[in-house]
Order: sequence, then C-alpha cells, then structure tokens
Amino acid sequence: MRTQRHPIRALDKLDHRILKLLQQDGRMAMKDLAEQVGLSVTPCIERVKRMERDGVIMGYYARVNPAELGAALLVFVEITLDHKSGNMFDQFRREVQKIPEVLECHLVSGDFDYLIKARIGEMADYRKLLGDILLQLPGAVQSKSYVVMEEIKETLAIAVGE
Amino acid sequence: MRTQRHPIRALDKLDHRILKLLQQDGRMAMKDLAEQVGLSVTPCIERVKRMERDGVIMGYYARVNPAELGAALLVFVEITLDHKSGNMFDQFRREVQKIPEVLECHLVSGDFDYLIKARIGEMADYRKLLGDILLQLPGAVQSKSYVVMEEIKETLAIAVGE
DNA sequence: GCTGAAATGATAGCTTA
DNA sequence: TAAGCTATCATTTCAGC
Repeated sequence: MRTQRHPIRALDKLDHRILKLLQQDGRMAMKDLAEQVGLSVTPCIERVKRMERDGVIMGYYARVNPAELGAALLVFVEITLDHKSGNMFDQFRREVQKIPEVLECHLVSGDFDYLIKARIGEMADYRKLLGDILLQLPGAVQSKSYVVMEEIKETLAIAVGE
Repeated sequence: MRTQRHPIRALDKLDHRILKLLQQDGRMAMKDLAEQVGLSVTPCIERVKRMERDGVIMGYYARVNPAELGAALLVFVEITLDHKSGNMFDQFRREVQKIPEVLECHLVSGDFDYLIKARIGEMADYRKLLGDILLQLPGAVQSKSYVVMEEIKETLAIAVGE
C-alpha cells in the first residue's frame, strides 16, 4: 500500500550495512558512513535519501535519559475493554495517542487487550495515570499493572542480516 | 553515581526545548536547532555537547521500518524464573542481552517476572524464539505471550515540561 | 555564558563514466 | 548506479563582550 511512482528496489547488502550503522548512530556524518560501507559519499547519500523516501528509514531520534526529565519510573499496564465495538477501538486509539506519558500502546491478541508502556515520575503519578486512562475511556477496565524494577535491555534497533 | 568532575547544572527551559526538538528530529542541523530554541549556534552546540557528556542525551538513532528487515511481527513474552537466586538473575541478564530479536527486557515487580519485547519475521519464528530463550536459560518458565495485532503508538520520546 | 566572524569541513548538485 | 568536482551550507574555533 505505497503511493510511490517507482517500484521499490529490494534492499541489498550495502543498504543493510547502512541501516545497521544508522541504527547505532543516527547522527553519523555521511562521509564516515560512506567510508564504513565501502562507497563514496554521493551514492551513499543517495541510498539514505531513497530509504527515507521509501519509508525504510522512518526518522532519527535523540534518546534522552528519562530520569533527567522526571520520568524515572517505567510501568506497563494491560487494559481491557468490556464492550468491544469498532467505534470503541477507534475512540481508544485516538485518545491514548494524546497521553504524553504513554510511550507505547499495542492491541494484543488473546483477550484482546491493550498493552501500554508509560513513563512517570514516581509512584504517586501512577494513580493519576491510571485514572486518566481508565476514566477517560469508557468501557476500559484495568486488568493488571507491572512496575519495572530494572531495565535490562531497551533498544529500537532491529537486527540486520548481513 | 556519576564520574564527572564538575557538578551537573540543572536543566533549564532552553535545555528542555533542545531535548524536545532532538527527540523529534535527531538529525536536525545545529543551525536550525539554535534558531528554534532562540539561541545563536555556539551556545546551542555547547549545551548539546554538555548534555551528551552528562548522559542526558544517550545517543541518536535511526528508526527503521521493521517490516523492511523481515521483522514485521511484534510479540511480548512474560518469563518467570522458578528458582530465584542472584546468580540466576545475572545469568539471565547477560544471556538475554545477546538475543538480537529481543528489543526490550524488563524485570518487573509482582510475580518477579521478565517482560520481553521481541520482533520476529513470522509466526514460525516464534517457536524458535521461545525455545532459544527458554531452553538456554535454566529455571525459566514461560508464563504468557502476547502477539501484537496493531501498533497504536510507539515512541521513545519523553514528554518535556516546557 | 553569549555573540559574531573567519577557517574548516560536510553536503548537494551537476557531469561523466 | 557509482564517482569526482565544485559551490553552498553547516560546524568548529577563536576573539571579544
């Protein structure tokens, strides 16, 4: 379901190498990137630009230490909707996207729940968050929460098959 | 637990604005960043560099479309350890970090489980993933899996109080 | 800690292979 | 598609406030 005029070339080894490096350092100079993938600068930049246009590269982000912005506490919350109309799902979808504490929200199979990942400052904010989500979204019932004691791994980087 | 010689200045409004913008576009030119926060280029770069040194900015990353790298399927897996020694936790920690499919792993309170987020290509890879995690880590018992049907929101960006 | 200007270095566009 | 050259633009450094 793309809207491009040109057919999309399959990614080759060089593209994979570029993606691997940019997932590690998104602010890398194109000169260094080109050098490390074994291209000269021009074709390297062209590949990057093309992948940006084609939606392969979806953006570049700085990662900020959550504690420094008063969001040291990470929680996961499972939400269940008690009556599951299409309208309800749409409404939930729209509302949950607006909540800044919510970093992720996924519709999961099984009991057809939402799994939400949120960052807050402290335990006192937890009640407020639950209240904001649960009360604002009629039909939603909180089923379970997890408070994260230790973050063992957290990355966006998807493994690249050389 | 920092190892810097100089005391760390608290983040001010300008720092917050910088962080907000770099969380939205990590490859932004310093010139544009400076303009948008209302500084000239030199002090703006100095602030960015300082925050990088101080661990406020933890890195810059390109975000890649998972489907393009054959990892269209997102799953969450809860893992329980059946005998919980400190050694066991350490072993688990080390091993789980090596698994490329695992994007996140958190030690969560409650039943003292691990919550794992992983990306795989298709359902067939799911068994392999469970096997690799469960078999490699003695004492681990898989308690529950969620397959994501729809990704409603996914960001790393932490809300910045202006 | 901020500004501005000058030197260095990176990128984008054009041309050829 | 890749590479090289050149013009433009961004970043770094330095002097002064």
